[in-house]
Amino acid sequence: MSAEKTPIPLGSNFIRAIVEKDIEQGVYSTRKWAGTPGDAAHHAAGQPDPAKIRTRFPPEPNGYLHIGHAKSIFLNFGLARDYGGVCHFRFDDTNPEKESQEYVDSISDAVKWLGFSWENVGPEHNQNSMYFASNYFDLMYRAAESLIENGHAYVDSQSAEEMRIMRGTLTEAGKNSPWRDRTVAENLSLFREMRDGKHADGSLILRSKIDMASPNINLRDPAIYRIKRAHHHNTGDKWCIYPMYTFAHPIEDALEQITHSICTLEFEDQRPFYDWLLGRLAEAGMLAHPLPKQYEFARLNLTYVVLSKRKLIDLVEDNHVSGWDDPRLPTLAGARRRGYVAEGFKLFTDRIGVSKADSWIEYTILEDCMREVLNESSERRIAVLDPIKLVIDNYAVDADGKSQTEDCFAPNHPLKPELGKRVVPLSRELWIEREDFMETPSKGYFRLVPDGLVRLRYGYVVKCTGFEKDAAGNVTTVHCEYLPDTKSGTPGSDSIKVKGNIHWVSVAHAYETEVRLYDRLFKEAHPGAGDSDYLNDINPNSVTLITAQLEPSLKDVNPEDRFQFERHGYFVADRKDSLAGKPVFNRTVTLRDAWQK
RNA sequence: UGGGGAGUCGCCAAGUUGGUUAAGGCACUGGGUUUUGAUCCCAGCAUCCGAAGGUUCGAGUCCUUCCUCCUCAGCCA
Repeated sequence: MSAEKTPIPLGSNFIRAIVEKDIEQGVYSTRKWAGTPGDAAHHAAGQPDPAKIRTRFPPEPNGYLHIGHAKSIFLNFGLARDYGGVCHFRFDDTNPEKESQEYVDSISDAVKWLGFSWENVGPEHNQNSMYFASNYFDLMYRAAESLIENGHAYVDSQSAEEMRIMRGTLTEAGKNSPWRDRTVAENLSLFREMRDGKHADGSLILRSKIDMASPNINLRDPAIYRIKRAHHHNTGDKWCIYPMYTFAHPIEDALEQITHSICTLEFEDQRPFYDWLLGRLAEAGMLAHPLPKQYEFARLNLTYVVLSKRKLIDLVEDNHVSGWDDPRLPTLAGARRRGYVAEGFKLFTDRIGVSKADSWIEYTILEDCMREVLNESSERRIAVLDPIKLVIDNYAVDADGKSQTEDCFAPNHPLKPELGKRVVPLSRELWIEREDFMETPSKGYFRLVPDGLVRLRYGYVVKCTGFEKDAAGNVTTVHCEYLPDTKSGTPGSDSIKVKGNIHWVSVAHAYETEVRLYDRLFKEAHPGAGDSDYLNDINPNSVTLITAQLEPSLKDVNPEDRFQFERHGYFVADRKDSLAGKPVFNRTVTLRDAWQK
């Protein structure tokens, strides 16, 4: 039909290429799935896996999710969705000291908020895909014994400090531990004693037995099981030994029949161990081929924010922000309160792509994505954020001197006439923006100026007749006269053409409330760049609290309702601080403004 | 200085086994529409792919050397 080249699909990246190739070659087509995680025997008794691929999103429940996690979530859940697979939502909870149910809950909330679920998923919509690494402690323990039995692991009596010294350096080989050649029987009995609580924390440790001279330090007999008497949020006090990430993660993937285990670049050096471990366990018959494979991509770096867990904790604990859900924070809880939307994050992740190159994404990309979906989805409303009074001196008053009121009609969405119009009342005294009037206009300014004409949006064209200032010289009131034939929507509305078009709210009808104007938390694109302290780069004006005058319809909205305040930006009714009939608003993001540039 | 990665337009990022004019998005610039200086629409925007050599009829894609950046020495994940 046409000779055009085939278009490159949106979101094409090296991981999708790998998945497509694997599916095409049937690499994972022989896998079986017993319906629940388990070892080789467990799955061998199951059915051919209806899921073409299995990916996983494995957060440790020791903190709040942030924008970087959103990239991983959309990647892993997106892959599963696009290729007929399942994404396992798995808590990597192998270190009880740092983890808690609070984090399990907040992480679950965030994932759900982004639009993903773990109930009734999979090709047959009957799977619950939320898992906990801690549910595999028995199997992991068995795997450790299997390693010992086959001479691939030993119990070391060295202290952590001694181990560090013996490990060597980046350029020097390490030395074998004096305990490296304990017999299988001795190792087994010692390991069982560890499990049974016969030894103090830190006194003994199980290590894999690989190569202390390996150029890859991760292969110099890495620790795989440590003694740690700590209460676990899921297993309670059942265990006093816990597996290390290095050991636990590959096994978790294998037990869950994961096909593509996708993580960030810093785990690249870990991959040889991942493959080594799974290889040994497969030899021992505990796992079956094909084994899961690990792939790495570059983690997200965003300008003007910090995403490291440590820094986020500092910001919260040192009260630089109000909490984990502070709207200025890049946490998903914060983004949600700020008014950011899940579809915006989806757009964002599609737009930034996935690769192995370290990169810094400009924060405006994220803002643009939010603008793009909010423009489409948000109804328009009118809000005056920095009010001065406009008096229409020739506007009709009743016999008692009170202003008359008339209805103006404002479309709820200019791109969607089917959403209808709403009434906004007009009267003699209005609130307008301070910046919409200039006594001596700068070049190119086309709003209200002395003797000038401007349209009151959805109302009349008015002519400025004068203004008043206070003692400090600030304009407090502008006077004008309206042109009766020019009302919007009437035949004469176009009789006079004006370029300026300003919004307004009737003083007598306005809903006065608090509005928080958020700006970026950091004033530098790369907070803490070089050796500087990132806290020094905090923007002292990241939030401005104002009292704004809003159109009356805004009084009765629900928490998390989102609107575009015309000519200002997108705002959301705060989900925490809004009371019934008394919402307060957060500015999500401003509109683009070609004039201020 | 050992190992493992990465370097394509200001910011991201496609570029199958080398094949002839280096996708796309964001940003930017110019123009149009518009009762939001918003949205939308149109046009422009890398003779060049970290650098230098080489192989080839032909290289971002192959070879050599070099440069820069990231990452690994937790009983964290």
